[in-house]
Amino acid sequence: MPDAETPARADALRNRELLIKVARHAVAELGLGVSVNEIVRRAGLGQATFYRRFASREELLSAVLGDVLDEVLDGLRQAAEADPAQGLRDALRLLVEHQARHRGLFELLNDHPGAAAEVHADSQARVREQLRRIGERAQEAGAMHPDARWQDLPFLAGSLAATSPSCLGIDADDNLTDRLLGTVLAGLRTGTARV
Amino acid sequence: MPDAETPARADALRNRELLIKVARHAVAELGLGVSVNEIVRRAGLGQATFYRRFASREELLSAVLGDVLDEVLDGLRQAAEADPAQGLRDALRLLVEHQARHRGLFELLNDHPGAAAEVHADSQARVREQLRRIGERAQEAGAMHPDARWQDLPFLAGSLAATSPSCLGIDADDNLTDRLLGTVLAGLRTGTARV
DNA sequence: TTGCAAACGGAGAGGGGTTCTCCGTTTTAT
DNA sequence: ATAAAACGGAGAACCCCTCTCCGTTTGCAA
Repeated sequence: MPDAETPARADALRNRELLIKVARHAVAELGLGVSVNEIVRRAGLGQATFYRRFASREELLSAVLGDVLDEVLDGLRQAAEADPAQGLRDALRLLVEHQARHRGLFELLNDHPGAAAEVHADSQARVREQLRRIGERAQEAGAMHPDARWQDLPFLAGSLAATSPSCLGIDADDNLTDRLLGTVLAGLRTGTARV
Repeated sequence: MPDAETPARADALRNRELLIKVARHAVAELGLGVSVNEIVRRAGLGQATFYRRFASREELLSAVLGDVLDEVLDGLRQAAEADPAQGLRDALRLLVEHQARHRGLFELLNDHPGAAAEVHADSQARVREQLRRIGERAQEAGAMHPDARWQDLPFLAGSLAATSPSCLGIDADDNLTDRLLGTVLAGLRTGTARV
């Protein structure tokens, strides 16, 4: 446990940064369930070092997820300023790609078991807020049918992201996500078909 | 291990059926990772009884998944005979609903870690075969744009199913899956938007 | 009714994993 | 040089898993 008064030692600071960097990749790859063991193994450090820098596993996860959420939020804010049709495209694509590349983010945004929903609830609320703006602008511009709901956008993005990691099966198809995204965008513009 | 010659005892048969029935529900709820422990606990039996009826955990899982796949296959065959537009609808809805209600099936069809892809590979191939037929018929009838691919249908279904279990978050929304399905069907008819 | 094979449940072996701590050693910075 | 702080590895204490052993109970046929 670091003494709040004395200035931290150089190696301590270095290792803290290293752990955050490594954890970012590990959470992206393995999800929120990643173990401290795995993180310190990748960092080439001991477990005790981890617990000297962070109070718990959750504290580090929270830090990592905060960073990623901020990144997403920045992108969405830009999409909300852009041309409405393009902004909708960009927003969906951003959400899909980030979630497809970052399993931890996917698990957090889709309430997977093991993800504490209240972690960064504020940032998650801001994500929804931006999506509402993006959806409403797209509807006004005719890029999204009035019947479609902005509330469904995160679900659609999560849906598409869910398939990305599992493309291994039938064919190694790089454009799968692009095609599915195109299909969904077309559906959003046209409006839902009666089922 | 049962003696192949002597007729099985009534209680042994009863317990075998019970284990299969309970496992079906457990796999639907908890996925392929469900433990023998959990199954026998739900069945009110001992673990030894389980291993006297089945050679391994995998043997029971395989039996359960075979049944579910057969069910799906039956439904798809019907959809492949119906009106092409309706058949596409029915097929997607069937796949989504079955996967949404049966986590084990979802994990198998979407190559989740822990799912042996080769389990019932024959049935899985037949599923794809029916989907090809359904997709091609829909395209001929104009219910699916020529640019859309039948190969993407299982991914779309898996995508939508993936969100269903996690509707807890924003609002308890019973029609979410219906709406997303409608959006996807509209997109399939219209053809993919450039991304 | 009785006898015995078969089925039974629970305990536990043996494996894996996890989070987090203790302690003897090394590094840093004065 | 010295002392405080950081270090790594071992391990405590817990959880869960698959699968087996063994003493007891049950079903069935003579």
